[in-house]
Amino acid sequence: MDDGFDISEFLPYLLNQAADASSLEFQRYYKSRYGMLRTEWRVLFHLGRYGTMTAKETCSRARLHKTKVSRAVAALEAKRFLTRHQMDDDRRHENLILTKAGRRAFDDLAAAACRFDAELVAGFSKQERNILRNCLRQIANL
Amino acid sequence: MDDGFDISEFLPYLLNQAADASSLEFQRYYKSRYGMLRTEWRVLFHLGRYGTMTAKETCSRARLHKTKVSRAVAALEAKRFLTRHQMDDDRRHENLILTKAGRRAFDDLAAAACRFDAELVAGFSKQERNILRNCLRQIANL
DNA sequence: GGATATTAGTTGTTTTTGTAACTAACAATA
DNA sequence: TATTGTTAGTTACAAAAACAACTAATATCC
Repeated sequence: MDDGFDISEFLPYLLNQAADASSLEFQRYYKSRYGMLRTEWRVLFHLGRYGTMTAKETCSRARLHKTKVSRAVAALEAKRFLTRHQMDDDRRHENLILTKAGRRAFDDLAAAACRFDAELVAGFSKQERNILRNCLRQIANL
Repeated sequence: MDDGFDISEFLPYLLNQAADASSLEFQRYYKSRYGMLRTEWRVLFHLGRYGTMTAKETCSRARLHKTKVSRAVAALEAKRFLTRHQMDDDRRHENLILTKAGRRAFDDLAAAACRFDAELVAGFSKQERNILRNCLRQIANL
C-alpha cells in the first residue's frame, strides 16, 4: 500500500494552503478599503477585466454559483459600483456595467493585486514563475 | 499605471481556482463515503500523518482556528474515529488518538489522495512537478 | 393559441464559518 | 494563599455559504 507517496505533498492540500496564505493580505485590503466580500471582488474583477457581461456569464467565467453572483451584484449595486441594464431583445438578461466609481475601485485593486503578486513571486526565477502559472492554469482548467 | 500586469494571472486568483478545482473530486469522496467535512478531513489527515497530538498542535500544524478544530474533533469523536486522552501532568491538554476505524479511514483516504494526486500531475514533467510543489510550499510557508 | 419546458435571476431556509465571550486548569507573584 | 494572568478548549451568537424552491420571461411543441 505504501508506494512512497507522502500525503503532506498532496496537491489539493498544498494548493489550499498556498491559496489561503496568498489571499490573506489582499483580502484584508479590499475588505477594509471597500467593505467588499470575496465574491464581490471576484465579480468586480471579472467585469473590470473582461468588460460588461450578464450575471450568467459572470457565473461561468468566475465559476461561481448564481445565488452567490446574484447577491454580490446586489451588494456592488448598493455600493454604486455597477448598474444593471435590461436587454430589449430578452428582458431576462441584464448587462452589468461598472460605474466610474466601480472602475476606480477596480483600477485601485488591480494595482494593489499587481504589487501583492510581485511580492509573492519575488523569490522565484522567471522559469519557476512560468511553470507555476502554467500548471495552475491547467489544474484549474483555465 | 499599466505595467503589463494581467490581473487574470493574479496568483491568489489562480491558486484559489486551482485549489477549488483540484479539491472537488476528493471532497466528494470523503463526504459521500464518511460524511466528513473539510476541516474533519484536515484534522484526520494531520493525526494520521504526524501521529497523536493535542488539539492545539493540530491548530498550528493545519493552520486552523481552534474553534474549527474543536468542532472537527467533536465530529470525529462522534464518528468513533478518535478518542481523547487527558494528560496527567496538565489536565488542560488532551491527546487525540486515532481509533482503529479512524486509522482505516485515514489509510483509505490517503490511498485515494494518492490516486487523485497522480491524476492531477499526470500531464506534468518531473521538473514541473518539483517546481510546482516547491513554489506552493514556499507560498504557503510550509 | 395554449400547455409545457427552459432559462435568468431572486428569495428563503438550512449548514457552516467566524468572532467573541466564556470555563477550567495551571502559573506567577505578592 | 488570594490575585492576577495565561493557556486549552468550548459555547453562543452573528455573518456567510450552500442548497432548494421560487418568479418572470421566453422558447417549444401540440
